[in-house]
Amino acid sequence: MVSDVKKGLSNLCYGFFSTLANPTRLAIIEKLDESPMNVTELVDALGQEQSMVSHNLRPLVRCKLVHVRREGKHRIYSLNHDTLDPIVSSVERHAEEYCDGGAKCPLKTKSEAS
Amino acid sequence: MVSDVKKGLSNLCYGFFSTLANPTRLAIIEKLDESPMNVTELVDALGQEQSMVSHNLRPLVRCKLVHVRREGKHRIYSLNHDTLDPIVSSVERHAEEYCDGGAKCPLKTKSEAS
DNA sequence: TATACATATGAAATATCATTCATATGAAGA
DNA sequence: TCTTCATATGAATGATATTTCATATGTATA
Repeated sequence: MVSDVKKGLSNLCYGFFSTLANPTRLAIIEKLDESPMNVTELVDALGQEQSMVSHNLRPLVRCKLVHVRREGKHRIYSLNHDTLDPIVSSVERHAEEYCDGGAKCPLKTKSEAS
Repeated sequence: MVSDVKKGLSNLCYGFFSTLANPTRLAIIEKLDESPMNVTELVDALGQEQSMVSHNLRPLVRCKLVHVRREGKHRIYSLNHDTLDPIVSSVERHAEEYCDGGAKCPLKTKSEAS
């Protein structure tokens, strides 16, 4: 018999990884890694539609990968470094060790399908 | 200007997380976490079609999240614990700390949409 | 080399997700 | 309260990914 913790693992991870498995959301994360920003700043920084940014922020917040606070008219989004930093490091280490630093990675985002 | 390492981050992560963002593949990972197995054993353990298991093993191997070795007629698949253990731990910790252990997680797999 | 078992692959059908466009909500100040 | 700026939301479209089914490849052994 599988423990409840174990049983739920797949589910937990599914939501988590699905949220991260998207180029727009990863771009948002990269920007927020530099500093907290409001939606308009993200729109400018990414050159994306406002509604697209908002739509993609939602799952990030829902999964608590990104935090929000209100400041007047603005909503300031900021990264959950606590969770994301170690995970990103793990992925980088994996790429170094197993994927030639990513050079050989066959899964590319549209933007870099060079 | 963003460094090349940084620049490639999104891409790296995209392939990585896409590979993990799938219920079937996560189920495979859970099984392989117990012990290495061949395809037939996975098929039995998961109650899935053989071709489905094979199709889903491919991206896992391509991303080096799972290793294969041949043994006679069989192919033995095994987990890359090196990479996956710390990442799974991070996700668990995140769930504990931010998502009430996953109880409140709104993203569910079909199989657990209770 | 014929057969059986193990696994992989291609293409079509389906399901799921992302993006866009139009519009709604909310907050602040004149 | 009217207007403007900031952000969110819904519904439709378009794009991708997953699953299935049929079949191919590979390996061992009689």
